[in-house]
Amino acid sequence: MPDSSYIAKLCYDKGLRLTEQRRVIAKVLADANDHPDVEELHARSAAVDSRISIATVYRTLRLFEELEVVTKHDFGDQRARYELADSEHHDHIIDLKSGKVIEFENEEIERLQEKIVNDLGYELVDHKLELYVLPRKKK
Amino acid sequence: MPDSSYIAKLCYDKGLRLTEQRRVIAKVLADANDHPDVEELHARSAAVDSRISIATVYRTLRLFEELEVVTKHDFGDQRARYELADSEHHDHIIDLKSGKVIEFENEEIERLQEKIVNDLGYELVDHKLELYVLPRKKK
DNA sequence: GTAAGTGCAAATCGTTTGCAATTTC
DNA sequence: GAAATTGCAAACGATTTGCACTTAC
Repeated sequence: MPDSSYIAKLCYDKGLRLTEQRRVIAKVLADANDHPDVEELHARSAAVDSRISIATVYRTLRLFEELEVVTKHDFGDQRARYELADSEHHDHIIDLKSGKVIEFENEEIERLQEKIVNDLGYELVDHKLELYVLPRKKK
Repeated sequence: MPDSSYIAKLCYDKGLRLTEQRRVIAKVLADANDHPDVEELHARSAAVDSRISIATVYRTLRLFEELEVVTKHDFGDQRARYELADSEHHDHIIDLKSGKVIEFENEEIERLQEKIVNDLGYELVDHKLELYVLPRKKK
């Protein structure tokens, strides 16, 4: 999982400038353990440095996405949500009641996915699995 | 799988008026075997009756979605795509090269999904599984 | 005839962009 | 000092909505 200093190195390697804004946004992302949307990321960043505009947050997120240091999600509400890219792909359970998002991995499902597309002559390059759930009522 | 006459009956049952526009849009949906976006649905509908506005297409799709006769998808491009609701849930393989969408079902994956959320005390109310693929190169 | 449904154009929401001003290197 | 990056506000694309007009019942 990339951290702020990893991002700094990446910027350097790519000839990108390590601005105050990028540093702050990287740290905000590294500190988050939820899946904030852009407005929330802007709020958290602006709390550290009020000069950061939302346009820069959008631009920086797009940049980080291209560098593959963040992953963009769409959980059915309109706006995009972000998290630091994980080396292992993981999927999400969305609790429709509380809005809480739980991460999980399941090797067997991954294996089945590979098999399905391979049998059709394809190569799996990405996948998205989201389970929308509600708390189970006891009887 | 609902067809036009089923939709007519549903409108009747719910006290909704069966307008020319709804009739046309229902037929366009029933005739489609792809996953058209709103603009495309509007184009197909307007070809039948040019009086149909895009606002009505949006309103009708929202209505049909509430009635559970259509399913709305988001395949990673921006706009929403629609298809008639199927009684069996199915998932999608998206060929990133051609944009083609292939439907599939896999009982074993469904079973694993149920198990995952049950073990966490949840009930699965919906899920989304999308496999993004590219044609496999031979070696 | 009346309430539901429509078309139109304006509004909204999330996101992107042109440009002049500001930084980082 | 030059090129990259920023902030601002305007532009954008998909979708929604207010309102006067139309239509199904």
